[in-house]
Amino acid sequence: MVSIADIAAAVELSTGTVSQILSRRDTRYSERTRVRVQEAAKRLGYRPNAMAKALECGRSNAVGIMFADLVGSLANDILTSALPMLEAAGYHALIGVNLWSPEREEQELETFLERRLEGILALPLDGQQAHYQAIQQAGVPLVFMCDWLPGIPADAVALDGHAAGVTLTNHLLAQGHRRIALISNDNQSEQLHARQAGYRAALLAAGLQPDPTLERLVDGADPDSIKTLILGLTCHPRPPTAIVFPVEAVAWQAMEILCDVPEARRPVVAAVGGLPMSSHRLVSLTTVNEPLAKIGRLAAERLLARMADRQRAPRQQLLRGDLVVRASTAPKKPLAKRKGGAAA
Amino acid sequence: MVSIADIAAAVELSTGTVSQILSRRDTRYSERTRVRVQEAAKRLGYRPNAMAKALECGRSNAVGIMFADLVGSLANDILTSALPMLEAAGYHALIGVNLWSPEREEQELETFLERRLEGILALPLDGQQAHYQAIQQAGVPLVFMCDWLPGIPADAVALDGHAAGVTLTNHLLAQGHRRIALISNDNQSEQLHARQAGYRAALLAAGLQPDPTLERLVDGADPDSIKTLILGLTCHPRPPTAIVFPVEAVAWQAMEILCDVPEARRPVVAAVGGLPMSSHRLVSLTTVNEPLAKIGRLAAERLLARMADRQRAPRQQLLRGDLVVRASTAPKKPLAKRKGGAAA
DNA sequence: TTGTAAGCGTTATCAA
DNA sequence: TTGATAACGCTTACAA
Repeated sequence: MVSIADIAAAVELSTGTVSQILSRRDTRYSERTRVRVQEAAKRLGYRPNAMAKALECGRSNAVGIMFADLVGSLANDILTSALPMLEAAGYHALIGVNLWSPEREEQELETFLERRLEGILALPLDGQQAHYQAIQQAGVPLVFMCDWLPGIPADAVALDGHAAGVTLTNHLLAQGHRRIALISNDNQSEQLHARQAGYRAALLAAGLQPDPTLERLVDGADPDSIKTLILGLTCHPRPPTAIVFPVEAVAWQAMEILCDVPEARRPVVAAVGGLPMSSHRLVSLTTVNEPLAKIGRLAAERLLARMADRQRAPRQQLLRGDLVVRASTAPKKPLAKRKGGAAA
Repeated sequence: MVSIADIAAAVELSTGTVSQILSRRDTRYSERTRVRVQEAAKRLGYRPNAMAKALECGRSNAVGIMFADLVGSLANDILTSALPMLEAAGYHALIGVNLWSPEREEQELETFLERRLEGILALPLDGQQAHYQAIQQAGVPLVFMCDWLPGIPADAVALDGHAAGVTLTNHLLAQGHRRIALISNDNQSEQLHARQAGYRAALLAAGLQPDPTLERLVDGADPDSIKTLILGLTCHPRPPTAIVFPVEAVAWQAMEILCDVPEARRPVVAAVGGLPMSSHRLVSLTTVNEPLAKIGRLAAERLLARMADRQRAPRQQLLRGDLVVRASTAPKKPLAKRKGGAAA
């Protein structure tokens, strides 16, 4: 690989001169020399060695962004808004994927540190505080997106999960539903807990006592778990007429299973999420949308702010998600005549 | 950030000694010294500087993987199989995303080069040969995934698009369809051309003359283009009874539009792809599945092989995709009584 | 068993 | 307007 020394040799100048001309737009060299150097660089296919530069300058000009997976459009939506901000500030972004493996998450974060990234945006795996403690101990600015870890004093930008749970549940209540179940997965994240808490709060606010038999978790290890759960609910002595799903993907699975349930006994469904599949006409799932583009943008801003001033007190920023009512909660046949109106 | 010199100072040894102990598992130091160094490293939170190491060793131990976007599960499926292979070989993978922007693609590849990545896996944007020419001029091993660029002599691992087009079309022919349309997007990629060519070949092989009025491209710039196209086809003097979609996402859009077409005049649809959404019961789109996991694995293997031996002649490896018949092509009411049987 | 010193590709400082 | 030289953090001969 051609180095600055090769160019220096080619044009018979010192490496210092070549470096100056190539990196900074310095006018203090003669036009002739500048052109000669530029041309030699182009001719030889010179490309600066990012590692040498970072080593010398003491900064990598890069930040890391960590995702659990790249399924759906979540990572894409976040990156689409975050990357331009980071780049405008002169940072390159390294994308890390942990594939839901805590070991992999730790390893990826470790390489972030070894590469001396100057800041990290992360969608954390629940329960892995130790990994992020290491980040903070290393003094690297950290901003959580979409979720956060209790006990880690980092900035966070996320959906207001509690409000989302409330909104979704209120929507169903407004449609006249009184037996509203909730099915989540066994992920212990703060964000999911908030969504679930919102569901309970809305029930209580409506004067309904949350029924623990209607609040269920799918067992991630058992692929049949969701089927068992759903069918179990439809056979419930007092079956639910609606189900809230804090996790959109679980709702999609449920909708498949509900195809086999007679319409009369089929609960309506609604979820927190907002990925494109839910808006597809054949799916038409009512959702409260996680504002991913906004999360990406704000998280990037926040990270840049923190890199500029490391003393700021970390702050959690919770964003409201919009309710999008779709066919999955459209009243097909009039339910019990209580509060007919369509919800906001 | 704590460096090897800090540790050396802390334990009152030379940096050379510390480096030896910390990097290679060298037994030639006294147990006592080794432990002291290890402990100091841990206590001080030492993390090797990846850039300094790479600089010194002359190799980055990293490869780059370039995607257009992170939508759907394509990138995830590929990474899930490719990452473990690359890591087993001692390489860290940097993920690049160009968000369908040629400028961004170029810039990302440029940073791959500046970071001295030792190999590159890429899902190339069509028409951007120049970017990849630069990679090859720089002598960096390159393997294309899912698609390839004409004129760039690189390895490639992809779906056999021609075979996929044939399979899909034959399936429809076997169901008795004779007027089979094709709707693709205006992407000029080799892979899409192959799929389209397969469609034509199958028609010809069945003794049917491809009808140019049934072969249409959606205009990516016009969001209504697909609707116009689909509705146009249903009003065709001799309307198609089936449509082949080389691009799965276009099929999904079409299915939404077809909801409004009376069932009698509604063509059946099938696509090349295989993302999870197509297998959802509410969508149930017949597909030929792109074997992404296999592509990721083989591409990683191929890249490693090429890094080991740069002289190998580049080779294109085309993989067969499995046909998965779903409701979208299930014969609802018996069509014209020609060749009833379900296809393989 | 440990220390010294050169060098990886850059940039920055200062002298020429 | 240019050229030395040191330094960034690390590895690796080689010397002690």
